[in-house]
Amino acid sequence: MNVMNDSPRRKELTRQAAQLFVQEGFDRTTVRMLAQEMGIKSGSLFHHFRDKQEILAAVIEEGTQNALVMAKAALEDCDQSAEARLQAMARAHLQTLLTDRNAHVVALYEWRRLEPGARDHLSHLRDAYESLWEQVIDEALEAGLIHGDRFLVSRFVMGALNWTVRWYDPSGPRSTDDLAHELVAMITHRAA
Amino acid sequence: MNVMNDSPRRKELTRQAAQLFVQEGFDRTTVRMLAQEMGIKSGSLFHHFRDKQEILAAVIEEGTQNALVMAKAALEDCDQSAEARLQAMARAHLQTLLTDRNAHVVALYEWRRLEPGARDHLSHLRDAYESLWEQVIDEALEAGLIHGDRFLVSRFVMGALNWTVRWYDPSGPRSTDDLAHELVAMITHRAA
DNA sequence: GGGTCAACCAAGCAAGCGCTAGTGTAAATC
DNA sequence: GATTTACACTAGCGCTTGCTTGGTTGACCC
Repeated sequence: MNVMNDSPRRKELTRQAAQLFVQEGFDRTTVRMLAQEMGIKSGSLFHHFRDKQEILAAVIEEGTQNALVMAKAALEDCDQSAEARLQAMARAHLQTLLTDRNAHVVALYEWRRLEPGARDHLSHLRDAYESLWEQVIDEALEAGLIHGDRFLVSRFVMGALNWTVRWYDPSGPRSTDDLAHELVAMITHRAA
Repeated sequence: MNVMNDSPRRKELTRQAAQLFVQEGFDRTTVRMLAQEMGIKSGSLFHHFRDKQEILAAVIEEGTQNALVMAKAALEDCDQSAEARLQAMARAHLQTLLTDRNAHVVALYEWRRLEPGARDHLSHLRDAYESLWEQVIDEALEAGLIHGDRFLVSRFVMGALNWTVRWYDPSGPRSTDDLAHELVAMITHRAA
């Protein structure tokens, strides 16, 4: 029970943990499995993390933080039209879902395994990300690009995007850009 | 290790198991917790189910079967227009997500905990349900009601609908009919 | 060249896990 | 009235779990 910093070593261990959590699920991943994957013994693991819970929290935090950073960058880099911003958000979301796939799958599937304390902290991060989305959806509504209830539309869009982790095959014929384009086309009433 | 029938007793036990699986997750739900919830001792549980796995499979089968039945009924009862059929499917999906909420949440979150044998069997059920969707999406495409890639559109729609289990509040102001209506409006290019 | 410190290890504890074996019992069946 | 069946019980086996303890190692610092 020594440190809880974010050393590069810890970052790397977190990345490896994420992969195991995806493969096996959080509860089925034992500290011994984690240690073996990391090339250390199970006891040594608790030098880097207070307990197993903290590893889960670290994985999810890493993924969510990256998503937030990428989304902000995408919005700054793109054209200011409502459609371009909508597309940029969708593209960024799908890209981060791909590059940090393990962390995001864990966040989606194992969120409820978080203890209340960690959940509170990470909720704020997630809310920050989702409010970015609602903002862009608002702009699209005001621009008349899409219609409907702001709350429902943003939930439907998030659902469609997050569901992709269950079926999207990066080695298949469709790029994440294709998906983003098609999704925006579907809700903005233009031909694909 | 006696029977694996589908007696009413077993149905009731399955329903109770579903609730615990949602609350705690499959792996964290112990056979002792299940037994207590059912009002019996842990040993007695194995008179009704071969093992813990079989309880999970029973929960998921129950939910998926109901979804299939409800979807078929909805399609038979509704108007034959592409839009009406699309709406009927969305409404049926949301209703079954609500009435069999526990079973569906388990199916969504714990699918990967199924052993290969059970997974194979249940995959067929799920495929049958999804092919209903693709059929209705096809009709909507042919009718010019929606545009885009058949595969992508059906995945996006399923994602938007399934995601509702994470945020939909049945005691809130919106009915499942509202949701179905809004979703269809969103993708068919009409005002809500 | 003694002190510091992050990183790791070996060994194991207490608790909890899924599941089994063997038995009791009341109702249904012959 | 004997037998079977369905359902429940008690007791516990063999194993795994998350985590702790006490100690070692090697790189860096002054």
